[in-house]
Amino acid sequence: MQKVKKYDFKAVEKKWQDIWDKDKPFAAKNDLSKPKFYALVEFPYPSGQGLHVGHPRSYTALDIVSRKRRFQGYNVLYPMGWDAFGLPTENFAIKNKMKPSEVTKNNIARFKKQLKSLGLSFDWDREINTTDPEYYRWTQWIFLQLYKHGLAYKKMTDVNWCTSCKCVLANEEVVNGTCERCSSEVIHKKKSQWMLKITQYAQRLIDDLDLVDYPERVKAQQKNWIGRSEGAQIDFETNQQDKIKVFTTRPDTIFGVTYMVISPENPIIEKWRDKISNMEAVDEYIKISAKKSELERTDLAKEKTGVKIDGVYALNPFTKNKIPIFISDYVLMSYGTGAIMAVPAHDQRDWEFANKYNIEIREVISGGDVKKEAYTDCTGAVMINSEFLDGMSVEKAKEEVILRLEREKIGNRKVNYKLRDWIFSRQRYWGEPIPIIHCDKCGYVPLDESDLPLKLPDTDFYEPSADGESPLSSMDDWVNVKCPKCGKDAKRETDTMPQWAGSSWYFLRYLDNHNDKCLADKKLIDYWMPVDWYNGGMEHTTLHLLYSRFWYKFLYDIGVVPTKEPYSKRTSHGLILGENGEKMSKSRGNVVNPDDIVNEYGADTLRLYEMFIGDFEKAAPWSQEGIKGCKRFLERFWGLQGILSDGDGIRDNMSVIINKTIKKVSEDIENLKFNTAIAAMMTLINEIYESGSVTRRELSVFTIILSPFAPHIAEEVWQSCTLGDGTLSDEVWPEFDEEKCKDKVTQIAVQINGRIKYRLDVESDISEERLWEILDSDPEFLKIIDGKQVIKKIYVPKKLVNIVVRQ
RNA sequence: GCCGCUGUGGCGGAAUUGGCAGACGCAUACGACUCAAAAUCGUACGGGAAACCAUGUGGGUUCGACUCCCACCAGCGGCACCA
Repeated sequence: MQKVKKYDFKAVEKKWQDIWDKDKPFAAKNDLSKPKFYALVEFPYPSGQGLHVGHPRSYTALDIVSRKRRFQGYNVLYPMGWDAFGLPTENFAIKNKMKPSEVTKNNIARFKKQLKSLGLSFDWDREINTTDPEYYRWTQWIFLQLYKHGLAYKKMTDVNWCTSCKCVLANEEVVNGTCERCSSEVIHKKKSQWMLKITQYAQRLIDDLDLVDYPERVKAQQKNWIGRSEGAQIDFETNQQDKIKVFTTRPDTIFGVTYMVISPENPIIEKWRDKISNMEAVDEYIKISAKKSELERTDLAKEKTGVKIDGVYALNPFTKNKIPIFISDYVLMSYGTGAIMAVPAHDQRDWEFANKYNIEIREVISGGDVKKEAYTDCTGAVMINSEFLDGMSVEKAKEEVILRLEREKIGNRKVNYKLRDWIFSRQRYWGEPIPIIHCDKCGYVPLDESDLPLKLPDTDFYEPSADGESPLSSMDDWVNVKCPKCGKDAKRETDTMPQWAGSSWYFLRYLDNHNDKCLADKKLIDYWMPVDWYNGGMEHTTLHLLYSRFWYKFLYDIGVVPTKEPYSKRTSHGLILGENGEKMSKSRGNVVNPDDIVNEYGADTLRLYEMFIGDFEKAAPWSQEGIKGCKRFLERFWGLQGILSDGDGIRDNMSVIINKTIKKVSEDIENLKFNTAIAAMMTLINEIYESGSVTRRELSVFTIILSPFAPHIAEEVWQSCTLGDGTLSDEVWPEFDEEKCKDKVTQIAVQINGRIKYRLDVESDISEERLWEILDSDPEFLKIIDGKQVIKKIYVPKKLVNIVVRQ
């Protein structure tokens, strides 16, 4: 037994972090002949709070995968950077009277120091920063390409306006009628905004989910958000010699239409102004709904309101019956056509509205009781009161109506999506300037690509203005320019891009982060893309993940990238909660600072604990006690140096457990089951101590498979015991032998009618015949079945026997 | 309302294809070491004296169900007047 010096984790971790900094063993090589592996984690927003214990859960997981891949001979790219534009930094800067650029610089320095203290194997030479002009030059370049391809356009539109941030929000940023960032009230405002046509990619964003390996819940959530529905668009003529277009998923119910509803924002009302005899009441209603907040308008519990429009009516396209028209805010201008055909007999909302306003309820599908409630679930039911549809099933009737509509040119088959175009401008300072010039004569003129980057002007006055204009608009020197086309006086666009712009393509810049000719060299893109494994949070499913898939598809269409999808595999980590099981937050006072843990227990213990804490994909509460178990395990691993024997090779009695552990750890890492991989290594160490010693070869295998989880201690043990000829990173991942994973003796459970009576040790490779022979001469077995009639005998190899008896 | 997920000891969590429920760790108790404590090591640890009972509840399929089916209950996440 040798005496072992104390495990001084601080010295060990400092030593190896310095070596890694100097020698850069984790640098990805642009050697295109080697098999590549691109591991990606969502780059952090460098906030003022510093790193959260949630960050290392994701980073450590892919660090483990990356380190394992390097042992397996892959050229691994595992990069890190900063998603640094955005409101929190700007707000912090305002509060503390600093410049956002300064705040960003400080925060990045702090984050970087914290990340380095965790021993993550990032290739720091490829670090990127979305606020660096050399980076956002290419964000602007992509915007210009979108503009040139008609996918970026400016439009007067109804926008979500955060009253506190004094800024426009995308639909994705509005949560329950409030601002995702600050939870303040969101109101509607008409504003001219830059928009990106993500809707043009709606179908491809759904279809191509088939090409990628994402968790089902992520795919489902994206599909849900895009919200595809199939139906028909139908024209209803009015007595004003015009038409109301409606979208419906139930064209089969067209004979049941007894009224129509148009949204208060629908511009057709203006056209009818002179013909509407109760225009005052209508105007009043429009005024009231415009004042309502998003929250009030979408409150499902409230009773539906509306006003009948007198003097204008529509005609059923088939029966030519007159149909009254209402205006009501339960119809949204932003979905479909802003008008609906109402079928109270077969739609619950219409049913409620019809009852309130005494409108006829005409049943066209038999099977329900439309006096009591709307009959909506009509699968297989039969049409009635519907002329040429009578007697058909609902499914058949849908098809038939669409064919008829198309033949008579009064409608057509139509697919609608809930997804809206992406509102892309923000009235704030700390973002990428939009590289467009407004010229009275030439309209919107894009900046020449050679003039990029369009730098964000340095200023001390960047607070949002009360009138809702971007702070940039007051900077005359910057705003006033000559039109690149005609040379006359013109103005720059003063809105900036949203926080999500820089992150929509960042994974491409890592491939070639200093390139000043293009966003990245084509050869490198072709080699490294797609990302092999991308881990991130569920909260980005309908934001960053969707946006970046959209941009990437566009870049595919213009020949910049070689594949349809950016990420071949996506996984999602669960949140780390506070000790009380609630989400960690300052206000709840349950925040754990990773620095404190690194200080008290070391980075290796923190890494190990974060991986051991529970199912990687599920939320797990932090436990200050639980972390001790991981520390103890590492201490025991360190202690193995004290029982290192002179023998070499793997001892016979250790062969099975070692092969099993290699297998378990290898497979579990691939399946995100880090917790059970660690449990297997704990079992191994228990068995080693039980055996009294460890051989050099056994320790070297153990050290290699532990090293992705706890790299510092592994390097140190490797070096101080000289476990191999070279350094740990020269080693290859150990193979396991499937044959050697099998125990020589197996315990067979003996069951009677499915209940265990006793257990029997036999050789693992025993034949079924031999087993029954043993049992038939086993007094214990005979005693149990004595006097009972054996009906059936079941044998499950290496597991159990079950005897079915009648009493 | 729609979509997705979860429910196992005091706690975090294990359990290949339907085949020995509770691996591994934490906490706890007792013991060893120590003048003592901490650390460390050892033993026990779902309930029950036992037969047995136990994986949210109630049914079902099966020789056998944490696992499959049906109906509930509870909780979490997303969407939501989407026509």
